[in-house]
Amino acid sequence: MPPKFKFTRDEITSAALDLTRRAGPDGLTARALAEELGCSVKPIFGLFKNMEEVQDAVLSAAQDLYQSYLAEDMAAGKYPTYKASGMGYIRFAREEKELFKLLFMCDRKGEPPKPGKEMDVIIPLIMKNTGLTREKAELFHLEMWIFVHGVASMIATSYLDWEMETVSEVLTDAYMGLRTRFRAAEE
Amino acid sequence: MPPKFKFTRDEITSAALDLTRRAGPDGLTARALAEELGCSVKPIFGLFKNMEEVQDAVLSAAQDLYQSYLAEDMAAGKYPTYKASGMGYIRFAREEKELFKLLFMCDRKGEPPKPGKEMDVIIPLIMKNTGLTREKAELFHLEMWIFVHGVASMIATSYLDWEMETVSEVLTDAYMGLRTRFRAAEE
DNA sequence: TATAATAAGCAACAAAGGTTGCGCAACGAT
DNA sequence: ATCGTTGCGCAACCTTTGTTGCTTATTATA
Repeated sequence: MPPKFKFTRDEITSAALDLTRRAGPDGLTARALAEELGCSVKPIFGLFKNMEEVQDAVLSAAQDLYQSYLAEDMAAGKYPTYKASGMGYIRFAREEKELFKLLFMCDRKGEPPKPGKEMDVIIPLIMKNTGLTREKAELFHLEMWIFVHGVASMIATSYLDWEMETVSEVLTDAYMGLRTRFRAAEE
Repeated sequence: MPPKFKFTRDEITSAALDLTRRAGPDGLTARALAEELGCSVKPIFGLFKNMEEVQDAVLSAAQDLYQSYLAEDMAAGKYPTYKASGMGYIRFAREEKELFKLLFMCDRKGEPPKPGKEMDVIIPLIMKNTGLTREKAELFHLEMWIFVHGVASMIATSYLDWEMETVSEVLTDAYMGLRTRFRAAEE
């Protein structure tokens, strides 16, 4: 009996994501989103309790998109698995600056940004690649991740403007350098 | 003949800086600043053209404060000069999270965050420390700076919560690792 | 001490953004 | 084809924030 909804939750979320992409989180206002959709603000508040819920949906969609970046680089086989996770992270930062900032450059308490794969997959991989003990491998990973995050965040804020080829070379420097350093520390 | 000003430009700037420290850039509103000073908004607009000018003053004051962090760590002699610049950057990020974000985690075009010392002081220093050519030393510095910025930004956003002692150890890992890597590349 | 010049306080105005009430229109069941 | 339900557009309301006009208070000087 009631009229159909003009939009689905997903359509609205998608438009909100696009808006965030282009104008950042501050650009995501009820009125701007309505204009993006070509409607009034009512359909939005019909499907979402409030704008905060829309922002949450955007966050979630951005995370999904990030996972797709990771998955793509992991599947491409262009780089070793471990490196691919870093390259995916950085490629996401490069191509989706606003979303990267939203996901990985906001205040969080105690959860360092990580690639999709959980620690219990990553750490054994590093142990295998480098021959380090678990404890050493964890520190190695953290230090590598600091470097990767450094590159990504500097690209996302336009401090750097690098091709992925350059990124790859620099990541190799960091990886090889740290690996040698950690091996030397084992005596 | 006219009444005295109730505040100086510096007093207002200082209050604005404190406000930004505590509440971030969004916390710096005309009314909040007035309350901080214990007056109406008028004195602010008497000494500043508008809030944008206040924000500029805060930015400038934050930069001065950052320079003092750098200078202190450089002068302390606890670390070698080059390392001290990185430690100062990170210490600033640790103790002044909001100001660090304001200065070094905003969109800028093409100017990577740097310590106070100019390139023409830093690069020769690295060449001396490492024996690298100028070109290599510049890349070395950039990669080190990426790492330093990674640590600093992760601390500023509370992804990490490290003592400076830990920071020091991790910086050494990165430095020694990269130095070895760059030397090896020279054959 | 009176005065000119103007800083400060108060309150108002405008703009932006979130949210909602009102009335109309759409749509499936009858 | 009609009806009941309810989504939608419009416009309004409220809050926050930047900014400014009006009036009063202040202060160096005549």
